[in-house]
Amino acid sequence: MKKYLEILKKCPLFSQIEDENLLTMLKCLDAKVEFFDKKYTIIAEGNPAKHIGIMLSGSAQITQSDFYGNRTILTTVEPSQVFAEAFACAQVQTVPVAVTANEPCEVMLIDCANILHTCNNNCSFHQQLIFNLMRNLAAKTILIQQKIEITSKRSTRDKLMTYLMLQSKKADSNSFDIPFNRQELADYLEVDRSGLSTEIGKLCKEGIIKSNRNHFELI
Amino acid sequence: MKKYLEILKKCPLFSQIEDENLLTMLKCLDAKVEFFDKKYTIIAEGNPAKHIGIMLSGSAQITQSDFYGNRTILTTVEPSQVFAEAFACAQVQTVPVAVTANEPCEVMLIDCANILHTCNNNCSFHQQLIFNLMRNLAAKTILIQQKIEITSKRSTRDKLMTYLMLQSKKADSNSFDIPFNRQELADYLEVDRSGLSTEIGKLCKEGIIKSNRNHFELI
DNA sequence: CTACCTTTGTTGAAATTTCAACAGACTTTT
DNA sequence: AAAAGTCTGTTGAAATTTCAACAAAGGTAG
Repeated sequence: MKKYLEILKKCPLFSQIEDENLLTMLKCLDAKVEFFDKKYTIIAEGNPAKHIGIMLSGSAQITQSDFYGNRTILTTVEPSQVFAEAFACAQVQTVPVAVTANEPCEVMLIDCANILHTCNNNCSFHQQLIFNLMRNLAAKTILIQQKIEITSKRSTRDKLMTYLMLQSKKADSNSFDIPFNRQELADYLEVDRSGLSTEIGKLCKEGIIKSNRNHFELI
Repeated sequence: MKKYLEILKKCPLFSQIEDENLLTMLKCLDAKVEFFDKKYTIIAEGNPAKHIGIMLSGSAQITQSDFYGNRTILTTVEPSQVFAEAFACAQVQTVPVAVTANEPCEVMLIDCANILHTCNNNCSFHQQLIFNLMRNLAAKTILIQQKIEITSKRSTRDKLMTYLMLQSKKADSNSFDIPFNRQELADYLEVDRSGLSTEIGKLCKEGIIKSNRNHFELI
């Protein structure tokens, strides 16, 4: 576990917990590390939720697919980020999303019950852990609402611009990369890929943005 | 406070907490009750989030509006339900939503800091309260994802049918009322009102649903 | 370096959604 | 009970989005 310490220290779940306590706690929580190759399923749709995931390396996407194969990308998961915590906390019996590796990944899995029920050892930092989990859940809720802010726009152009402005703000720069290719961006924005490409072309011609593949610049 | 006991007992925030403890706790939490008339703003967009709300009577809507006046309804709030907890827990400085009374309301407001920081009295049920809050947050996250499941459908018809099927499931009956009028339903589904009316008309003619104002029946 | 595969941009036609405007039904107020 | 206001369904035109198909560009594997 020691080699993951730097990543884990950045994980919001473990903020305010000292290094040595962290390692003890991981043992106490029975944390496991698993590997997934690109495109492999980390959590499958339809299964019960038991584990909270923490991305150690690589990245993944959380997607929702319907009957017709339309899918929407809910979020991407980057190293140090927590995922599936809402389903695990709420003890959902049928997870409505799939988590898929975007590239080769290392993932830490922790049984949620071990977090919620304070352990026999009654470790003091367990309280802090629960507290952190709550903050993280709250933040996640807000992040999802941000997606609604974007996709509730009625036109492809408005959705795209809203998304790009939020990304620019996040990167704190007019020039930034996005974690999606075209099809993925279309799935995130809930629009047609070709229409999205067309709209990007128009915005470039109008001199509002510059774009090259997944690099964008607001002007 | 005593007159609200029946409503509060149904509130997920207070599950597993006995009546007498509940009343003590509300005092300890410095819970306040406020009244709002129809259309009044309970929480205004852009303000910092401090309080968690609990609906005691009446109902409210949580909405997000953009620059052009397009709005989307995130959820409705019914008696015993908690609202604004995500923003309060995450200590958001600028709430991106507005909470508006749908009819005359009584609302309980509790400073979130009083919940998160266990009190001086160190009451045992405070731990349970925090635990409940977390479960509630998790459930809320899932509820918001359900809205995404609905609105990510590409056509008005699919959005409407997905919504109606979820409502039917929730009501555990083919015949049910929805908490929206036409304009509100359109705002929730993120579609045009007239187009929605047209689509409802078609579905009725095709014998797939029956509809009268806010009452629906799936066939 | 070539062949193959994936991603991106483009296009036109078809389908859908939005918009604006209005009439009738329903509610609320006076 | 009338008047005023709100909500709902309809309509046609305009705008937009989706769909399917293809070519060009970029990447990968042998």
